[in-house]
Amino acid sequence: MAATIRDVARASGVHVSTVSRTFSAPHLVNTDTRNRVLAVAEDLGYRPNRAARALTTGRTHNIGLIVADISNPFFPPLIKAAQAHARARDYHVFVADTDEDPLVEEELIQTLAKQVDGVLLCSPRLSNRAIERLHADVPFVVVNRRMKGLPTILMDVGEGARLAIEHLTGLGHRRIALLSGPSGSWTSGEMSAAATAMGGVELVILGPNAPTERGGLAVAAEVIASGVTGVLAYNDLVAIGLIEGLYERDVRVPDDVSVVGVDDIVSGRLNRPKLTTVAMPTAAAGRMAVDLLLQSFGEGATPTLATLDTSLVVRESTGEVRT
Amino acid sequence: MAATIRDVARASGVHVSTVSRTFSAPHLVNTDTRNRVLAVAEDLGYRPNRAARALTTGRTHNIGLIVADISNPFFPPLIKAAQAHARARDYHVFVADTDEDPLVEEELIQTLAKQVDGVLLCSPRLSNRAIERLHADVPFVVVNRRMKGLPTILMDVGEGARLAIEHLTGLGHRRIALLSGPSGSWTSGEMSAAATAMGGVELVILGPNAPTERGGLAVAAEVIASGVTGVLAYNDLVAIGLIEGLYERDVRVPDDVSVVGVDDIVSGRLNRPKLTTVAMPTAAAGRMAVDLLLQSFGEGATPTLATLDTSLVVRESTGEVRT
DNA sequence: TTACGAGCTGCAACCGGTTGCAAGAAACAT
DNA sequence: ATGTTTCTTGCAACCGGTTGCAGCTCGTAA
Repeated sequence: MAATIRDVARASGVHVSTVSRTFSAPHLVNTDTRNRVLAVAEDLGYRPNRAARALTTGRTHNIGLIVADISNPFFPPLIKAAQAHARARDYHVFVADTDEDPLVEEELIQTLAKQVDGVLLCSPRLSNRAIERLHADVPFVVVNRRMKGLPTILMDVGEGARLAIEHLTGLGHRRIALLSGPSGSWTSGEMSAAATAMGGVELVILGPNAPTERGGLAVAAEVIASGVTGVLAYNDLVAIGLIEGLYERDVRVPDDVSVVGVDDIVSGRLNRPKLTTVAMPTAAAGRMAVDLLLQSFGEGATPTLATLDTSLVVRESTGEVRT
Repeated sequence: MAATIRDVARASGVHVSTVSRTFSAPHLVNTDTRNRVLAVAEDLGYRPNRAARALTTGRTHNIGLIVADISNPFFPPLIKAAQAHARARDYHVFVADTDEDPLVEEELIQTLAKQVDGVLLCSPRLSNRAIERLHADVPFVVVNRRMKGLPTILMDVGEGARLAIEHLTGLGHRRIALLSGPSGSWTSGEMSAAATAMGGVELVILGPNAPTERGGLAVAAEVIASGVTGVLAYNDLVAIGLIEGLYERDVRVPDDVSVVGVDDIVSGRLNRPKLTTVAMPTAAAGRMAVDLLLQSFGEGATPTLATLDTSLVVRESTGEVRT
């Protein structure tokens, strides 16, 4: 059995409370005593039980991070950044995957609620009202979804969509398809809104599509049928799948159709043609999400909205429209 | 504040122990009483506090899953499978990423130790002795590393390497490079061992390489200099990076050099040329890891070794050697 | 000398559950 | 009528820590 605080107390001849304070409020205990306790603790291999501590303090020093799909390369950089940032602040991050299922998402949140101090909700698929309801159980920071009253981190994908479409029109494309994402996705709505608000272009919205290569593959025929010369995909995976689907039908990118993705995932930089895409500041978002959450534990309840800039990275999957 | 067991007890006029049993041993409480308690609990929005329960039972019903790098597409299918499998058994999975750093790995294990019932160690970078030492703190199941005395799941990557090399020699390749992985990796050692044991082929081992696209990209020049016509890469990411690096130097795949990867990740199926690769049963490994861990909680301590078969998937990145 | 404050430590209640034990009630057998 | 069993419930200790309060010791100012 692992050593407990009482074992240490017994072995070092002090009361348990002194041992407790040695770890949680060192300045309250005499230097000699503290050193003796520490030595004994070291000797016994004692490590404080965080779960037990959480019971009385109400602070677990854990934070939950919920994503729709770990397989989506968009998330790992965010996760890694959040994890590293949190560890530096003596917090640990538990990651969970909802499989794009709102029910699983809700269940996960409820289970996590008691075991973490707060939850980072990344690209949630739950409805706003569901999120508000669950918010009674545990503090949230929401990433990629506009929620008033909650600390929120947005990446300006609307601006990204505008940049992408301007890039396409600049190349002479007049008829452009927008491949939308899952129906619960804020990002998708934002892209559509920004795109439809733009003039000087015929917009065809195709979707919703699964946010995966498979989704892109599946919509390829429809894209061809729609007669567009430019495409803005919901994300890079969809773009990659689409390019593959087009290729299978002998439609070349960028010769016949130009494709822009969103996220700037690594494999988009290595696929051929290299993907023109809207880069998202995912690592920054992960760090900021942790900061906002920790900050929200403090006194002044400050629901904040942080908007991070996106940018267009032009590579090889877009070109001038064929005349 | 969230409702506790005592709130429910008070509101339904029974003792806390009855409420407790209503949830943890329903058959011990009278049907009428149980229904009343359940109704009140529902009404108050009561949900048992798993951390508190863990304190007395010693069972958290959580399991930890440690991977070297979530960005590596090899892991997500394993993670998702483990997560789904565990949830069906009323366990939750906490995922953590070590960033390929043994020190972080050790620290994570120690933090996790008290908060989970067991840990799934996937492709660990720690030494065997370190793992054995930590095993005193928490039960393990090890994936992709041979550890005696611990439940272990291996994927037969040695066999996979043999298949790959036979495939290459079958195409006429006589001089083949093996791109090894990180130095702590069991998989890498296994591949080398299997490859060097084979006759009829000149083997050049290059590495260690980072198990990423970047690693493949970086070793491209060396591959060219080595004068091989066939390459077996540590994994698909390395293979993809290598192909890109070769391409940048005007060496074509499979025309000039044939490349085989390992893992069969999704983007290998969509890159061009589509990757010939050794498919790993990752989802099965995830499920089996969970099973073994839960099983190890039971009585009969049965360290088990499960070996899963791998298979070669031939696609477009390999071809006959040019005469 | 006395009073006071600071520094340190112990006491005991508490966090939210679980569980062995015992006791009362009802059902059943003798 | 009495002895047994089976159900059901309450009691209270316990899991591993934390923390407000009180008491002790000592230094120092009055």
